[in-house]
Amino acid sequence: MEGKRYICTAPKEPMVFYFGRKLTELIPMDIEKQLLHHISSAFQQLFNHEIAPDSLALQPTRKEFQGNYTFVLFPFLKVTRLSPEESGKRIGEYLREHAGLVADYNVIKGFLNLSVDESHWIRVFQSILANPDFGQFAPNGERVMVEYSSPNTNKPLHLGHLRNNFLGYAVSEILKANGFEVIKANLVNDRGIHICKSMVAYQKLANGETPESAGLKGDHLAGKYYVLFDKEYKKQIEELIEKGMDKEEAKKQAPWMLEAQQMLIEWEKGNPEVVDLWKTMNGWVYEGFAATYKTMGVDFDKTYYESDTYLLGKDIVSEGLEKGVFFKKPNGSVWVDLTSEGLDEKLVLRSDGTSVYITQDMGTADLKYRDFEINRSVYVVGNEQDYHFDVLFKIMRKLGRPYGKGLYHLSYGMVDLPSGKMKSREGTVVDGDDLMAEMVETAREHTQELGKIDGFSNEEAEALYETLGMGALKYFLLKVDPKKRMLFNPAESIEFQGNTGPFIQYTHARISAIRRKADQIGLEYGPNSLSGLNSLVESEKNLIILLQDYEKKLKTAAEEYAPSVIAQYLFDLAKEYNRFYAELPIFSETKGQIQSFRVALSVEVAKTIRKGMKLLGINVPEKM
RNA sequence: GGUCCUGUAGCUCAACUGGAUAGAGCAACUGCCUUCUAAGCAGUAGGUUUCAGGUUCGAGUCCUGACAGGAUCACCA
Repeated sequence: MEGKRYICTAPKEPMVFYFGRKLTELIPMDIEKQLLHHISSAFQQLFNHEIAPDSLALQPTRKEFQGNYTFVLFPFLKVTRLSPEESGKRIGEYLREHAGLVADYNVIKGFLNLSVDESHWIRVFQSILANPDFGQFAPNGERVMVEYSSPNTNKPLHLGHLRNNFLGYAVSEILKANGFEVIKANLVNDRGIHICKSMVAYQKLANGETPESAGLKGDHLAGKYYVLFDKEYKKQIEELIEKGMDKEEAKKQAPWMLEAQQMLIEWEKGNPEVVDLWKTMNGWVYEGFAATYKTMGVDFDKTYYESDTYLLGKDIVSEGLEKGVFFKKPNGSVWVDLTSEGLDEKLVLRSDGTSVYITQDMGTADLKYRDFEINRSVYVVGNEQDYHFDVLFKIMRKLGRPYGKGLYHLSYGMVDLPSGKMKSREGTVVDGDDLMAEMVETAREHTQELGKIDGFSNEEAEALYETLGMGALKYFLLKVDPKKRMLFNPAESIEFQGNTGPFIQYTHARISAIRRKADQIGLEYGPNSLSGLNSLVESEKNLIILLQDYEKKLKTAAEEYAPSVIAQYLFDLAKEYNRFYAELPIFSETKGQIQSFRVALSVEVAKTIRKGMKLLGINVPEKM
């Protein structure tokens, strides 16, 4: 079933689905679709011109003009053969007469502005209230794997990883809300030369140090030795250069590098001593990661380890050779030629028959499909690997994989510091654990300064600091379009005011206070308490329109794999709500019906904020 | 050097996929707490959308070419 199907000529047919929902249920909901349907009819009736509602579009009317939706006339003047003004008048008049929901219109230059009757907005709101599934699409039968995080076990997670993890988690949740079945996967890079580097340095320098004895989390302990390796390695290179060795040669001949390489060979052979050390150190690292993931609030349904998967893919190389997708060079190495697709020739197997990075990624792609029969596979990986995934996906498609079309690289930009790129080896990184702890600490100071924790127990207060600090951090990283690189200045702390997580959380807490009061005085605010309501003020109407937009934004966020769409939307919603809050009274309002409506509207805004923030992995407090 | 990405207010980001006078937040300035939480609201100021051409009724958005920043182009991962 195609997602965009909309049959305007037969709204009686009950079995037509739209976003997995019966069309008939939509009638009060999707005003935009209804308007387009009527505009299509207008073209038919007035100008004898067939045009499908699908090929028409409305846009929100700009604030400075009267109206809710605007229809741009310029593209249709050839059809109407009238001036823009006259065309707009004819269509507007037709709509006012035939489409019950159009209360008024005006034409300015080539723009037809339509005002929707207030009673329709009230009905839209009622249908949102009455719909328990609002913001959750029905299952669409598609299964998607989102791979994210994918850490190396030789160092702790840094700020760049935080962006990766928050993005991967949020995209997964957004896809779920869109009706996908989602499998969150983590591919842990637990083997290879860089892991051996930490191990060599540990063997040489640690004297049996453990996380307990060092008072360090396991991942930080491994990271410490990774940095120590690099220090010693650089020293050794310099010594060799002083003795007259060429720089490139020195890099290869430095004693510790030779040891690391030897250790990798021993590891692959299964040397018990090496494997023991590897298991011990990785075990420490996993304990550290588990703690970090817990603080981050992310989780996984499936964890793959490269130590299990690194040999995969060689059979695909033979398959590719048979199919003529790959070719062999005289030295025995195997290549793929992608020059016809604008890329280069790319190695897929070394001349000694060992795998390269892309070999195992081919194997893992198949493995994921065998394990879960996924329709789509999303890789949340930084944009430095754009080329790699371009090649990988082209190869899998050439090989005719059924999931080939569903492969997607969610490529996100680096997080830069004012000093430039972060480098683990040189210690110029913003550590993830440190940053999260600092955020919570800042939230504590800020909250105490504002004196906002009267009546909180110790535990409640601590939970609030965590909610706010993590909310500020996650929102900061998620509000930006994923593909853009972003700057983080450690000297300026992340804000708690304006377009921030805490601003949205605050809006939720404010509404919670209203709901508590309404419950306390026994005010009804369910769908049935709204009958007889017949007029709205501007901020009320704006809020209803925004609430209605939620599902549209949800869909866009999934199509673009962009949590920023949700973040931006939630800010707009919170902003509009705060305007409403400042302008309009609730409990001092004399008409009980208006009281009920305003509470109901507030509560629905809070619910939407909660839902949306949850997609971003952000909690919202009842009080702050 | 080839390829790809990015360039919007002093700073951080939007702009519904080609539509009206390019919008928010931060920072600056001015108001608003005796009424539901001021982590808020209202207002002032801030722009040749890097530059130059082109496409058309109409361009921040599309095409070409500069300029600037970044990534990548390993028998590394």
